[in-house]
Amino acid sequence: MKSTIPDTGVPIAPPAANGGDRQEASLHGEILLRLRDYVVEGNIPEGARVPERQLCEMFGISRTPLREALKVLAAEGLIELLPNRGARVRQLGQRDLEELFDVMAGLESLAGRLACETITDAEITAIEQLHYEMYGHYLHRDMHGYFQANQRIHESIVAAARNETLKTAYANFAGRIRRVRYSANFARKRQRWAEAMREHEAILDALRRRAASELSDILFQHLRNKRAAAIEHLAEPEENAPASP
Amino acid sequence: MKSTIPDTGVPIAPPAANGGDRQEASLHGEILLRLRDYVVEGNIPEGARVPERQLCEMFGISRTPLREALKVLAAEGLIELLPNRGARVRQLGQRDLEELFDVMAGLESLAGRLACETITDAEITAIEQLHYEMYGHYLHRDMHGYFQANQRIHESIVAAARNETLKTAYANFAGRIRRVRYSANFARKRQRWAEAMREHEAILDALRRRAASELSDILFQHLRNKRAAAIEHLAEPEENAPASP
DNA sequence: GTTCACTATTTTGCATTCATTTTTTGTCAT
DNA sequence: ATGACAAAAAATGAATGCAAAATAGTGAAC
Repeated sequence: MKSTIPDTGVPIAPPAANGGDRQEASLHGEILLRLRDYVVEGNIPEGARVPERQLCEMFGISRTPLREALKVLAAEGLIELLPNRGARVRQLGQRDLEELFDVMAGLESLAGRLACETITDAEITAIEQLHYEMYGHYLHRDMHGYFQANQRIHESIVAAARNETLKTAYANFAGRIRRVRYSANFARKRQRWAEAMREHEAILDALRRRAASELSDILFQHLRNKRAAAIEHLAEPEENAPASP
Repeated sequence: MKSTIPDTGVPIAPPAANGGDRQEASLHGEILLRLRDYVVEGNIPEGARVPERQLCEMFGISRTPLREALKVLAAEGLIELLPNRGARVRQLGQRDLEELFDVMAGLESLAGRLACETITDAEITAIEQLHYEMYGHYLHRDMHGYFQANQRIHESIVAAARNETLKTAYANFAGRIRRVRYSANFARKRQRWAEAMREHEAILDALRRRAASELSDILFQHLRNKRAAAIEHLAEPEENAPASP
């Protein structure tokens, strides 16, 4: 086994030739989007080198636009550049995750604060709707549905902040921990699940009252709890984990 | 007059061949640092095209590493890429500034919250020291000194948060509005100056008590007030501004 | 004198090429 | 077999080359 990328047998196989029907004017832009997804989706193992040549063949492009995309991804913190040694997928240690979760907490906290200033009743109703939907998934133990509804609620709050800069930054950080968030299916812990539901109710309550700083506190604490659950999960990786060394 | 870059007469004149004695392994990395400074310092007028060829000559490199740096700066939001038309320095409208200030407010608010968890008495003392220094500049009407002390205080709070990710993000956003911050020497308004001093005292007070959410609120409001002053200043640009149209 | 059309020049985006550095492979001695 | 060393292969980083697009320049028509 040589390649770090799973070889499908087909030499040239773009993972999403234009799946999301998003169209970028420049080749560089398109490659950036596709490569980011490719990395975020975990197609290259953590800490592994990013094989330029192989990716070029896969995308059917030359190295120039790919390398430009790599530089951007490095600036975003998704990969890291080693001098004369190419790029490797950034390995997130526990400390990195703690930091990232805290920054996310700060951004969501800010989003809530700003949302209180301009959110409409209709928007709140929409979020309530999502909340009930999420509650349904909770009752049915549908973790995937729960997760999605949960994510949409948080995205709605960010959207209600009406700050494109914030939205972009939020998306950026969310991308960095996306992989971990999925793997950290903390939902197995029923207690945390119920707790999260209660917290979400508090969020909605504060939002209805437009209590900016209160909502800010609640959101921060909510994310902090998520962080604790995710980190805790990381510590005891899997049920059937063999003793390491 | 053809060039958008002020021609010093000397054709090849690197602005900082290695001024900050920072050394990057890759040419790309060095160019990124130098070009970022070059743009942030306002050497290219807002909205003007970024002249690749000229910059290449100036830095004495080929277009490849320069273009890589341009892609990164675009991702950072400092410049924007036009399809088949190169890059231009991003023009910040009033709305952009409001958004940026709010995000900065959120990050500082977060920094304060986190700082309360781990800040040492010694660190608080150091910030108090800066505060007194700033107060001295205030009394002497030394705007430049005041500004610097002020900035160092905010940086100290961010540092006390012990979160490298936050620190990096903060520096990134700070860079985007750096130019505007300088030009917006709101300090001419004595009233705002005095107000800022009072706010800083409240910040120190909350910090001493490790009152996390209170400090978070104060910092947010403090930045909001700064934002108001900066925007207000933008509206009435200069004392001797000729009628525009 | 202004406006439009057409050509020439420049600029941009990407591919290709080249010099180094790193990594792998191969050989030989221990 | 194992390790050290040397050569070969591959990769990286940056420069150069080339086709397409955009801009500037020129002149004719109104």
